[in-house]
Amino acid sequence: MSLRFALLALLRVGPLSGYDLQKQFALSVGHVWHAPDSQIYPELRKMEAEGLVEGEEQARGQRGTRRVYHVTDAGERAFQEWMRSPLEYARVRDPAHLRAAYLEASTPAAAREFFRAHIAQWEGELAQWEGELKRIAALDNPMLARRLAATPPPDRERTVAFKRFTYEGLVERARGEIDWARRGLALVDGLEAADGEWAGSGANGA
Amino acid sequence: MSLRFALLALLRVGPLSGYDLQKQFALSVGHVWHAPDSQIYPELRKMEAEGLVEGEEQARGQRGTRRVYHVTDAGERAFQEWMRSPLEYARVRDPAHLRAAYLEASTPAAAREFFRAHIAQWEGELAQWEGELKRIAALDNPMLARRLAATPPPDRERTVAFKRFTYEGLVERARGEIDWARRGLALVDGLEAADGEWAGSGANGA
DNA sequence: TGAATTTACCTATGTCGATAGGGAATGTCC
DNA sequence: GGACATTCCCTATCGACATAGGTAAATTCA
Repeated sequence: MSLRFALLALLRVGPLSGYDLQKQFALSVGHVWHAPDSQIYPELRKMEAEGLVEGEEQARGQRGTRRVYHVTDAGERAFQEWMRSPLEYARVRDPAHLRAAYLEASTPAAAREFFRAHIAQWEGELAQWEGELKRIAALDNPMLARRLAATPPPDRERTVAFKRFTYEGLVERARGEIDWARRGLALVDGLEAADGEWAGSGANGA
Repeated sequence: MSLRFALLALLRVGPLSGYDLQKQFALSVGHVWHAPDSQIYPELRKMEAEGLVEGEEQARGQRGTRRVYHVTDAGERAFQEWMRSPLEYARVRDPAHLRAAYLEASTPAAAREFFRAHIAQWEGELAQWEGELKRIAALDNPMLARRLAATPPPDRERTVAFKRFTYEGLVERARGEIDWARRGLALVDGLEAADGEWAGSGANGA
């Protein structure tokens, strides 16, 4: 359900072809709401059928076409209503915490590998979000620039502020996960120092 | 796919009926991997068909029955293999950050309500996980006690340590979300102080 | 003893999402 | 001009999940 609002968020700035929309999606809104193109196109068609967006065929080259979508009044109202509605929280399904809770069933080596991989995963995320923050600070992000160009000057600071705030949140999240996994590595060290290498296979321990 | 490993994690401790399993699931593993009973029962049947668990019908009262499941050797091997395999990270779909990125389209009042609701949501989670940590410290959690009873003494500290560590991670996560939302409230205050009340309806600002 | 609750388990329906493709037209480069 | 890349868009298949129920038997409680 939230995919449509993610798409509306991006389309409100101005009309875009399906392809440009999904390209820009991946580089902006897609950082907080992932969707592959195979999901975006059918969703756009659905939204069109429901009157939230309108698509117009445009010529491309001699015989090609593309479809350019814009948000309708109904679409704008739906977006505003969503912004005011209570958020729907997904139920937790956290593979890392699931595994961490049962690491006594593993070995120190496998546990360390798990934490190292977790750190690597979230260091990748951290680097990405820090890069985005730099681009925001430099106003060097094409999607944000496009958005600011379509925004009256009094609103620009606010637009930038909320975008910045969001990425700061992603940075903090990534840092939290890295810290947690580092503490996990320390825990494995401590347990191994106390007990020696353990092998957790078998339901009742080694 | 991870539901089966969550179920195996719990079942490795000892055989359980389907009903007891889903009850205990909700109070333990379900904190990191949610699944309703309507999902658990079919999954157990599937796992049985694949040889990961075995179920035995037992009499219950005069005419009733229940099915008690235990992990097979193949199931144990599958669990161990999963513990060693690279974790599969779900793609991000974060409704709160999605909305936060576009709060300039909202009003200060609605933005504050959003952050307050977010704080309330995560304060609920925080209270729950802190409660679990207290129960772990007091060894007052029936599932953990059952698990420790089935665990050789040298392994008990380790079992408790990883469980504690996992809930500490959940606590930190909750705190991070609350802090973020508090900073969001401060941001709204600051923007309102600078610009006065804004109304973000309309794609190009008020 | 009968009503209410719990134990025990299940199905149906639909949505959302993953993944592995695919085709056609246009544009770029050697 | 042909090979390759990009633009533009799409489908099929399947698994995971949400939700709204449902039935039957046993147990509990007033």
